[in-house]
Order: sequence, then C-alpha cells, then structure tokens
Amino acid sequence: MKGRDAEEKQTFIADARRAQIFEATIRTLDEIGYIRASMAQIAKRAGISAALISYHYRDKNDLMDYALMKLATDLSSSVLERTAAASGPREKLQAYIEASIAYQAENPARSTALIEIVFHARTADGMPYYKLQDDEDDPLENELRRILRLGQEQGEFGAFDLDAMASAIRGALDEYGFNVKLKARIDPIRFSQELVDLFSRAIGHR
Amino acid sequence: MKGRDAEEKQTFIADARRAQIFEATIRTLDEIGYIRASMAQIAKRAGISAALISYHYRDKNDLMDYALMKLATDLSSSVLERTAAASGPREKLQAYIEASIAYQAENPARSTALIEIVFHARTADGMPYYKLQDDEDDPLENELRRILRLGQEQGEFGAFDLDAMASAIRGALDEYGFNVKLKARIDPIRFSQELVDLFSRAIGHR
DNA sequence: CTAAAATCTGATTAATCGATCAGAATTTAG
DNA sequence: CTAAATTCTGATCGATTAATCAGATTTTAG
Repeated sequence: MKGRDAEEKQTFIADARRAQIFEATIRTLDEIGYIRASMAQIAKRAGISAALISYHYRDKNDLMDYALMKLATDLSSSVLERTAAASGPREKLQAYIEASIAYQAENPARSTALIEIVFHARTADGMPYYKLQDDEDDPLENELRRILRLGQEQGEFGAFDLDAMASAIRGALDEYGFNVKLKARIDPIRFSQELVDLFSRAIGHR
Repeated sequence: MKGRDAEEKQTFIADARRAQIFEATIRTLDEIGYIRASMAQIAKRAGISAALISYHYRDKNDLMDYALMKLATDLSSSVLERTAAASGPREKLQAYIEASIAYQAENPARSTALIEIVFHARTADGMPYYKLQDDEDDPLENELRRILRLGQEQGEFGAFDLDAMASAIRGALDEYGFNVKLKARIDPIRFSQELVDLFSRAIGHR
C-alpha cells in the first residue's frame, strides 16, 4: 500500500490497479488538462472511487511524479533505442530527430500529458518543473549533446556552439508538440526530414 | 465598471486601478504561478481587497485574457519595431532574433507570466491556449514568415521549407524562456549571436 | 454645498478540492 | 474452511476557491 519505492514488491492487483490509474491520469490530463484533473475526474475515467487512488498513491503529487517519470522514461527509451541503432554522428542525429517527432505523432495523448505535468506541477517549495535545472541527468538532453560533441571531435561536424545548437534542436522538436497549426500543415515524416536537412546545414561539413 | 471593450471610456481611477491590478497579476504569476494565483493572492500584492478585482474585471478569465493580450501586444511591439528598423531580409531576421531574446532577458517576470497564462488558461469549452490555432493573426509569427518569404523571393536565402524553418526558429527562441539551465550557461547576447549564425547557415546563400 | 455616481470593503455563499476514516468486500494463506 | 491481509467504497472533514451583495466611503457634477 502507498507503494512508490521501486524495490517494494507489489501484488498483481496493486500493480494492475496502479497501471490502470496511470492510464486514466494520462487520459484525464489529455482531455481536460492538469488544472481540472481532480482525483474525482481521474477516478471517473478509471471507473473506481476517488479514495482508491489515495490508497495506491500517497497523494496527488506522488501520482503526478510517478506519471511524469514514467512518461519521460518511455519517451527516452524510444528515442535512445533508435539512436543507438544508428552508426555515425550524422546518422545518430537523424535518428534522434526522427524518433522524437515520431513518438509525438504516435503518442499524442502521452505527449500532451507530459506537457501538462511539466508546465503545471511544482515542487513543495513552489518551483515549477519547467524551470527546474536538476535535470543534469536528462537522458535525452545528454544524448543529444553527446552526439553533437562526438561529431565535432570526429571532424564530421563543423564549428558551432554546443549549448546553442542543442537547445535550438530541442526547441524545434518540442515546438511540434505545442503547435497544433504546425501539425496540421506538415505531417511528422516530412517535418522531421525538413529538420534533418535544416540542421544538417546548420551543423556544417556536408 | 466591468470594462473590457476597447471603446468604453474609463475614468482616470478605473484606468489606474486596472493597470495596478495587471501589474500585480504579472508579479503573482511570476512568483507563485497560475495555479496558486488566486484573486486573494493578486489582491494582496496589489494592496486592495479581492472584491475590487471583480469590480474592475468581469471575472478571472477576463483578467487573464486581458493580461495575455497586453503581454503579447507589448512583446510584439518591441520585436516588430526593431525588425522594421532593419533593411534587408538577413538583417531583419537578425533583428528579429536579437529583439526576441533581448525582450526575454530584459523582462523575465513578463516572460514567465506569459508562459504561465498560455500553458494554463483555457477557453470556456476547455481548449488550452497553447493548442489554439486561432492565432492566424499572431503578428510575431506572421512577421517571421514574411521575412523568410521575402528573403527567398529576393534570392537572398536558399531553398528551405518555410513552415519548418519558421517553427524551428520560434522553437529555439522560446526555448530560452523555458530553459533556466540554458540561461545560466549562455548570456542573451551571445545566445542570440549563436542563433543568428546557426540559422544563417540553415537558411543558406551566404 | 449637495446629490448622484463611482469606487471600495468585509462578510457571505455555494462549489470543489485533497485527504481521511470506518467498515464492507474480496483475496490470500495455512 | 477460516482467519488474516488486502483491496475498495461511501461518507465526511476542513480548506480554498471565485463570485456576489449590502452598505460604507470617496469622487464627481452642478
């Protein structure tokens, strides 16, 4: 009960219930947003009583933290798998861009839920997650910087500022998650192709 | 009273009070975020009673809509002024990037407040502002597209997809507002210089 | 100066929130 | 089969919210 630590053994029922509550949380965040995502709304979508959520999660923060961690981990795994399968720096960067956009296109509800949590949830002392800089171990950010650094060291990429290039790429990728009009104008495959071409020129050394 | 339409004449007191409430709203959003920004919190920072806000604004939505419009208008004016002062497409793009980053650096509280409203406020039927595509007349978006189109028509820029390039630039600029770690690593002047160089290569036709 | 209009406050209302609790229902263990 | 442990619900609690209202105060107009 109230499980949250990874090492705690869970029963089958508790595991299934927690997963069901997680899915209902994603759906609720996608449909009505963080502010209106009350325990009652999540419980309604899960088909259970609101009190049961409090039984399986310590409190609402615990639930949202778990959801954020799971969403971020799944996204990272999907992208990192595909970059690992590519060989050179340029191919890895292409895989990184394509996988990031593809994940957003294939999991719109999860992408929206992730945005909702990141921009709404705050630490106990009021610091918003989107302003948090403790993500020194954000795997996605680290992998992008690693690829860019590798490409420069191998002489495959030209000269550019790593911080600026990394944030420009991240910003462009995230933009596809926010901008509905953009999604309507360009399908994900073409958009990722355009980004690959665009940043290929920005990186230099054809 | 309850004024919101532009054509309504306001008394000096009402105008000053509305401005004072607007400033308190910005400060509240910056300090504690949208979710905790209750009427009582805003009133406390303005040094007035909470009921007085309801007297000068129809409801909380009216207040937030007004704040969003004013913040967006001020930002647009600042950027558009500096792009208008530049001559060619390449110079206009540079001015656009520099002005966007400079505004964020010079008005951190306003930038944060703008983000808070855009990612929290929703229309009556629940559509979040950040997903809204009715900004067909977003002056900043339009100006950027106009510059890029002009540069291509004049042969000053190379071949690229306008939608992808515009959103990549917008994403990179917005990233500086979100990413605290980025702000700590690069000062705004150097970051805008790097972005100018970076996108200059992406656009082509040195 | 005086009456009307505008401005402002404290109190109050109804709704919604997260969380807790006692106890019912179900599952597990021996 | 039986007792213990787990799972689950409905009721309820105190806190917080946006909004309203009567009436006090201040400003404006003549």
